[in-house]
Amino acid sequence: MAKRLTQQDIARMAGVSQATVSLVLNNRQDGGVRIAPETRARVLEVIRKTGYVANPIARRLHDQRNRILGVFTYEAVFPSTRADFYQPFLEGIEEQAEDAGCDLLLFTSAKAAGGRRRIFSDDSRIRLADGCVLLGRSLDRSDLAQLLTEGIPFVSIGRRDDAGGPVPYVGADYPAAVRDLVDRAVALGHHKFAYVGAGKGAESSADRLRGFREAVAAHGVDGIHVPFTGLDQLLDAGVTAVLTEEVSDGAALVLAARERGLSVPGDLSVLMLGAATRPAPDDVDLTGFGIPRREMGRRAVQALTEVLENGTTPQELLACEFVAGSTLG
Amino acid sequence: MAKRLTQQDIARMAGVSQATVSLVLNNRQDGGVRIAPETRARVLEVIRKTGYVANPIARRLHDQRNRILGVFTYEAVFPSTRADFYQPFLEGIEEQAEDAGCDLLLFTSAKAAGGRRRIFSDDSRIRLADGCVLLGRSLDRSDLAQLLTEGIPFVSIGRRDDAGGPVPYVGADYPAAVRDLVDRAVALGHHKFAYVGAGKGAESSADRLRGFREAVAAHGVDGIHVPFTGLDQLLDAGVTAVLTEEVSDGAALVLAARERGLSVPGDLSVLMLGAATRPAPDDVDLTGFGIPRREMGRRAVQALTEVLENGTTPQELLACEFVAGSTLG
DNA sequence: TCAAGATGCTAATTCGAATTATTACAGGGT
DNA sequence: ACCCTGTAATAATTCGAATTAGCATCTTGA
Repeated sequence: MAKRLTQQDIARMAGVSQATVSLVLNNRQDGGVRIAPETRARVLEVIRKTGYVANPIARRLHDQRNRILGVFTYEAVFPSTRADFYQPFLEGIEEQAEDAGCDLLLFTSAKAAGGRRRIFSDDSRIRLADGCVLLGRSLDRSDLAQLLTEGIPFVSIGRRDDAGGPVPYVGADYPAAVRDLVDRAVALGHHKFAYVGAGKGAESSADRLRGFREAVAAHGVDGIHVPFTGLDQLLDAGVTAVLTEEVSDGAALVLAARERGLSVPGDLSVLMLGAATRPAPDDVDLTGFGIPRREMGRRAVQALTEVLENGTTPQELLACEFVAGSTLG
Repeated sequence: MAKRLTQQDIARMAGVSQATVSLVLNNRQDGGVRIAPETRARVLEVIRKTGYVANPIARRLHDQRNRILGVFTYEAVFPSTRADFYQPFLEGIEEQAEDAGCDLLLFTSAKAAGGRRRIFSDDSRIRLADGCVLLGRSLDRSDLAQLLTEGIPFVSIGRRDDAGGPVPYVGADYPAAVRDLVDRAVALGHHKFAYVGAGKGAESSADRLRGFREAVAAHGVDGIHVPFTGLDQLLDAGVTAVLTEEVSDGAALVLAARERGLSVPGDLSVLMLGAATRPAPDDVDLTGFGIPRREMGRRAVQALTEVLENGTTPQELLACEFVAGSTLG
């Protein structure tokens, strides 16, 4: 196991001091630093011949920053299920990290006794990175609070309620996206709406329901909220347009309606609100909106960079894009 | 901008010296080192409250062991293409890293001028990790050689030829898998074979072709090698069983034959050899073998652990599993 | 009571590179 | 001879944690 060369070794070979090697290596000319051309050449020649490369570890120790960004997820980031919901976020994160010249540290070691990963466990390694991006439908409130109080630089993907202070995030503007869908449906004559989904728990859920309530109120139309799909219930209530949090719920609803001999969107319009935590059949061409997941990943890393540089608390919502589909009429 | 805590800070808070903090942190008991239980408890309490974690950079500078494993890929690890070939390897890597209590460092920062990532660039960060898993169809020979000469612990996923020395790897036993397929075909009466694919370049390619040559020689049957698919050419030569490196090539061949009115496997048997760098139609139920990708990922991390602990050079081939399919008869 | 042995902790050094402060030496002017 | 000014290089320090040698203090046993 050949030991790695150090600047001291290079210095010896070139007959100069370690400091000189460092100065040559970094091509320093400023602030009263001068190296004679022939000395510089001699050092460079030794470096070339030996193939010496500065040890990045020692370098980072001095520079106080290691250009490592952490990525924390409560689940495995390389999921076994195909077409995973979180994948595009990670693509965006990786892309932007590459642009920023940073490496990504996946906190695979963070698992608590229960099996689920925790940010703060006995041996939390969260501080290994300069900062951290958090990914997950819902984040542990106490974890968030601890991150804030400990002043650990981080950015959440997805809007988060305050947790003992404002949480830096890059989210999707669900209220606006849902309002847009309702607007479109109202313009087509719908006036009896239903929202299918939890509508609470995770912020992403609550935001959608809030957008729904605001929209129906603004238009003065009727809007009910049911946590679970029930086609009969919806039809009995005279609903003509259904918005489902979950894509798979929307697809199931369409299939159920058609099985019943109903036409979609003729008799019933179905709109999906972008959430896809479960795989959905891809033969149903749902109208609704898509979440700019890749872009959110990119922006999160950019926001983290800002946090690191300026100590700010960025909060940003990105617009969702309308998906035309064929289930609105 | 909250400064990162140091052992010195912890020491101050606990009213002890930096050395004591280090000793407590590493739970040292040996060699005349003793810390009073109450002192230990006091230090641990401060550590717990502050969430202090040793700076990996500084730690790494001194000894070797960060519990950070690097993953180097020449492409992005979160690919946008669906049904990606590399995903299962990464699942296995993550799984095993989690078991081993290690974090994964993705070398996203490594990009050379050309755009393709390089292990050794101006400022190589490969040594940030304790060791590294390399993933890719073919690896740069000079990169491998440099890894060896610099004594950087690593394991390649996929067998690699010597590069100035034996390369540690966890690969798939392609020769055996191909021989097995030929054996089965010979048992069914085939005696005129064709191998479709490069058969050279990457080791994985060469290994398959080698297995093919050995098998046909052993059985005394006829075997030709053509780099690209040409149904006419194969039929003219009287071939009854075709082995294709690429899954998609095999699928294309089956479709082409059927279009021609031929029966598969009645008139022609088609066997695929596990390589899937391009998406393949999934409506063709090919016979052949599958690569134990997830397992290879797991084993690679285990092998890397062995390298780190014993300085060995593990070389291991895992068996591929037969995929029955319906294109052999 | 005093040496021998435990016990509990700390000062000082190390790792490799970057940086600051400082020294050494030339030549020019007075 | 003396001071001054450039020029060229080095000594010394820094980063944060690990480690070793060693210094106090406290027990024992004879």
